[in-house]
Amino acid sequence: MATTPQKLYKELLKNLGKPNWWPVDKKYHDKTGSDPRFEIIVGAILTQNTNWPNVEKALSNLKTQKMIDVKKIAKTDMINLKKLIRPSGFFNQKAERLKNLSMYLKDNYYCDLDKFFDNDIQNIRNELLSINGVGPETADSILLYAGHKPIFVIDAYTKRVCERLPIYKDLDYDKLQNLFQNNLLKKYDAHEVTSVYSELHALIVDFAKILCKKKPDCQNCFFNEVCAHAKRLTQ
DNA sequence: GTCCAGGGCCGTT
DNA sequence: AACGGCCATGGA
Repeated sequence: MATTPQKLYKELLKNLGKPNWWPVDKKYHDKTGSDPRFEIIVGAILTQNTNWPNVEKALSNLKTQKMIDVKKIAKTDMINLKKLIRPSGFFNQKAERLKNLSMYLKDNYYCDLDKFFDNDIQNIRNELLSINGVGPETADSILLYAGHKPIFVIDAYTKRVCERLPIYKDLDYDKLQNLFQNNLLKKYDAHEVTSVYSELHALIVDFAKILCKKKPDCQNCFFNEVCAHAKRLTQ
């Protein structure tokens, strides 16, 4: 294999700098006193197979009615919810998913995110996965970026980068996640793994948007000396 | 006009 | 277990 998760992290950090992730509207939460963790949870649903600018439009609409709120989404009518999140696409099913998630938090945790996250990481993960509309990537994004739990997020970008460099050719979610976690856990202290996981996933997303795109920009890529995909192009 | 984006569900094999 | 169709908007 051309590289490892740990080397990937060091190279991406060196070339791209510290990422600013997960993007959250801090001003809004300071002003309204709402919980930024729930904006991350909502964003995790809205960004499913959707570009971030469209998600921001939907989040912005939700803020005009102060709807970044478990209780309010749990009791709002679907017509209103669908209208607000329309720009994020797939708005019919995403409205259902936001409702499912909010109802779950309301019914089981009285809308209290501290209670929800105060549990063993695998238990929370299983709870999230039991909610219709929450799959592995959404669950892990919520755990890592909202809950600050040490779990590595795999997404389409991660798979693409892993396949090209390559890091690993088996793109099964759980196997890839275990590979990253085992490799990084050996290299970093337990108290810093959460920030390493957060930064690396963010860096991979930025990297995949800028250089390792669907049509990759291998000429300008800092990995082109070691990357199997870049080498294949120059032969 | 075509392609693409920070997935997941469901029905079919 | 694996795969295909489906969901939808807005920017490049």
